[in-house]
Amino acid sequence: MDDGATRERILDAARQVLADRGTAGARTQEIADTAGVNKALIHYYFRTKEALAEAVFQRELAALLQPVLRTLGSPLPLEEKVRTVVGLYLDKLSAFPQLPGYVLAEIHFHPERLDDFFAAAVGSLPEVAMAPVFEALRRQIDQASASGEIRPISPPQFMVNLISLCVFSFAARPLLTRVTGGETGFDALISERRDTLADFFLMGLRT
Amino acid sequence: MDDGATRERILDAARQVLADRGTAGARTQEIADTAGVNKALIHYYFRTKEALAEAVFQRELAALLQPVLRTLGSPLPLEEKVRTVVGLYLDKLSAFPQLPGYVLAEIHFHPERLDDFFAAAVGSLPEVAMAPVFEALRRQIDQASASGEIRPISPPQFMVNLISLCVFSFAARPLLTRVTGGETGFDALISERRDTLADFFLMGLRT
DNA sequence: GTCTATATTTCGATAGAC
DNA sequence: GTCTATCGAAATATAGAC
Repeated sequence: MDDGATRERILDAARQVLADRGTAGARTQEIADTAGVNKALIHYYFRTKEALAEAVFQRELAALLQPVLRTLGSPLPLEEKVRTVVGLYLDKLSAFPQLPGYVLAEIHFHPERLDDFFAAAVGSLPEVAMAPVFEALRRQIDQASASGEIRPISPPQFMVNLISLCVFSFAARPLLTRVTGGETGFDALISERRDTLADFFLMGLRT
Repeated sequence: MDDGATRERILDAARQVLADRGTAGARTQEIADTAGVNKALIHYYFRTKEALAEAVFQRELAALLQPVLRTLGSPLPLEEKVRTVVGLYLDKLSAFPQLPGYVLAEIHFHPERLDDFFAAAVGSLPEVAMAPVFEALRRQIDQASASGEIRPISPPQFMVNLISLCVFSFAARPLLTRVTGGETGFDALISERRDTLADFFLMGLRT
């Protein structure tokens, strides 16, 4: 058929199937069917299922981390960073709610892929890659806490708290769906979070 | 060998292997080796790998939820509930840090198991099971917000925020381990959270 | 209850035609 | 580049002796 387009179709199909079943649970046959191509073609483009799964994982993890790291490392005021990150996450994840469950599962079951990820997508050790973001936050936090606006908090704790509050509810979606009485209940929960999360977080920093 | 003890040995071994590899990735051979028994015995006690995986999952999810639900539904003051839950989680998860990654993955890839879980372990619909906990929180939150201590917040948001802050960092442990420069860095992160999380959360509720 | 040996199925991967 | 057909390797599950 094409010129890179088939490869993309396979990647998209793989993303869908892998997000629902994980690397170990996914069947190349199902990926092929979803992509509308033959099984053999998958091995033509990606040598093994594992290689395909790794390619998809790198892509999705990058899509999940990059906007947030960019925002937190930017020159925006601290409060705006928080509001931006909350908005970014809730929008992105509402559009693809399986993403956290899938990415966390892959991180958990295939942690070695993280090493390739940082080497390839970032080009350095993870600690080094994070350094500028931590630096930017450190400066703003020091300043805001010196003036008594907030309590001191380490940049990693700041990030972990913020990301936890945004991402966890999606990772636990199947559970929350049931506890809140169905998909509608879950959507309502998320929509409420959209309005309250940033304030909750920012208040949590206060002195 | 025994009278229930072998069954327990298999369950323990399965827990270990399943937590590391998930249902789809786990091999009955590895579970048998870990338990020190033969593969066939696993099928003698649990008919299929799936049935074994489900038994383990029910167990671990219950262990994860019950203490927290009991605490939040108890007559303790709100602030003490929060401090107790933070302590419970960080202790339990420090002792078995793979637990959140495993449980969330199983919830994600096998959501139908949740229906059996609520039917069996709780004996009712999830919404019904949660009702008394939500009720207890609702009363305390109403009271505290009427007296101006805190802002109003719905019990589900309260719970999701609290659990997110406790659990997420463990689910993302392989990533955080790398970002914080190794296991030592991760342990330090968690130990810092032990001292700061409850205050952060309680401050977040403030008006 | 526990084992050894084996049947059976599923699935990733390859060969080879077009 | 894409397909059909097939191989070969796991891996689950069972039969049957002890």
